[in-house]
Amino acid sequence: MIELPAAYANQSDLHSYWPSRNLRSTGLWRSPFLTKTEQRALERAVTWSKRFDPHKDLITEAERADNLLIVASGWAYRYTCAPDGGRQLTALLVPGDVANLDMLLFERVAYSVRTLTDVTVVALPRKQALALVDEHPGIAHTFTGLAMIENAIASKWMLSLGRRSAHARIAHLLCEIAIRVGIEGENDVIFPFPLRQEQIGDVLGLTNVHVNRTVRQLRKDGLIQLCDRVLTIPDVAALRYVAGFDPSYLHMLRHIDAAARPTADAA
Amino acid sequence: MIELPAAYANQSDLHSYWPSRNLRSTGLWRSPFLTKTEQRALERAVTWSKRFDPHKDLITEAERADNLLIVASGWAYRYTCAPDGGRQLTALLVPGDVANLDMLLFERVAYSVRTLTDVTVVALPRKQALALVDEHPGIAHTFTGLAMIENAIASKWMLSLGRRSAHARIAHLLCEIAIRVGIEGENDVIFPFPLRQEQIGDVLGLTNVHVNRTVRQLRKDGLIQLCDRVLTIPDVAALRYVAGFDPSYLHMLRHIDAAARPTADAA
DNA sequence: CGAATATTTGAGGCCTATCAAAGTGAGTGG
DNA sequence: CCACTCACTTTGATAGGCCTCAAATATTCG
Repeated sequence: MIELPAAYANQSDLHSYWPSRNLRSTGLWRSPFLTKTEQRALERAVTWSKRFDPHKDLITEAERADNLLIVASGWAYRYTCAPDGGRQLTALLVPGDVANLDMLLFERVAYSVRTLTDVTVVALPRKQALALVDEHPGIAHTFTGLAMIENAIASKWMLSLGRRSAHARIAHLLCEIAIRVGIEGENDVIFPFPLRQEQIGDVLGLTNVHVNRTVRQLRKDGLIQLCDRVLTIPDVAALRYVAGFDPSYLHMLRHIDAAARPTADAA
Repeated sequence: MIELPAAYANQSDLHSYWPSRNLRSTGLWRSPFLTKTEQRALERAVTWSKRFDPHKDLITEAERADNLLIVASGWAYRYTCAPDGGRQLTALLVPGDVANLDMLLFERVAYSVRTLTDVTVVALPRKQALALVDEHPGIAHTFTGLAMIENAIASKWMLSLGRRSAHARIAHLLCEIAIRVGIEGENDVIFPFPLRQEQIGDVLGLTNVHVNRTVRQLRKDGLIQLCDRVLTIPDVAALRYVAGFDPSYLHMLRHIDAAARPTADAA
């Protein structure tokens, strides 16, 4: 068993927690649009929260969706299946991500959402979420911004799926996750990584067998270590190089125009 | 040269027009959220419109983006490139689509946008677009809805890229486009299709050579005809079958909850 | 500790890429 | 009206990356 850094030391479940919300670069908690008032309004609108076991569906395709679900802790993923049985993950959800943003406007969603680890979910009924959006511009901007970040991530996934080798796909995914999960630093970066090889394959359009061979190769090349659901990146720059990874697309919310930021704390 | 139906008869440029805006299932013109007042407000906010030649960049990556660009006529696409030169289209833009929605919140975009045909673009400065969003809930919902439809389409593309055969990928793309472009009917559907085989490959993660072989096979099987930039689908159901295509994801805006629709026409 | 679930390894084959070149069509200029 | 060019499509030959099937090993969990 690999030794985790001190930040994780006092946490009972390796896969459900992250060192600090403040480090995360994406997700609800990092929204630059929210005033304090709006944050409180969001928190007050939560009607329930619930804990789910790993590998349970939070949402299943074509089901009615009446609650906005926010992942408060743990990991989950969205996925869709082809008629022939092939499965494709379309998004990875880490704490602060919204599982079904489009339920704000659509009554049914075209995907399923499944937990990867123990997950705590927080729920807002559609009606209240829409009321918040109409009343608080910062909340509206936040949700819109989340949708756009999701789009930016999806674009990168498409580039991986369409034009990158298996090596580069895996490397790129790991680089993305490291940032989304709030990791900083350049050397011997280490963090919990609950995705199984088969699930990595379902993100990247590869078979589990081929993921295994490729991960193994990356490991042999000293680019990563991945065992016991813990990932180590000895040299972030080297991994980014083989991935062709440029992190700027994950930091766009930090570069918004001043015009879009909240200026005053409206009552 | 294939004979086009009467709807196209009086149109000088085959590739720049579509039979009727009203038939389109996605895009700005079909938003169920806009009141008449809001439509007019949108139109008034347009500061300029411009015509572009085919194969010109509207937007180039990492460039500052200060105007929201709406495709009023013609086709365009978003794309990104991998460091090794591989190119991936990440969205297809048909009339009514917004080229750079995320410019509302991000100063720079992580993609380029290029025209496919002659394109007329209509522009709204960010500041005014944001003002409209804050003032008119219907406009805010419209933009958010567009982002979500884009997400739904991207999810399907990911499924194609990751898990479908070349045949199914091409078939699925054609089925999607037929709907987005407002085509209805089940037999001998025919419409202009400006994508070149190399561009089809760049959508679907295939080489132009392989696209050619596969298109040719689909043609031999009687599933499509594609020549002179005109696509004919003799039997929509048959093509959908090989594609594993379910159109519901493109119609979600039609099924929104009543709560999200505009109820009154605010001054 | 046994059953179920993941990872690892091997052999063989197909799908798609790569490289190369010929064919086709539209547009240009003489 | 015909060379000529440029861009796209088509065709062929070859190769490689990834898949499939299958089984052994390792790990997790009750």
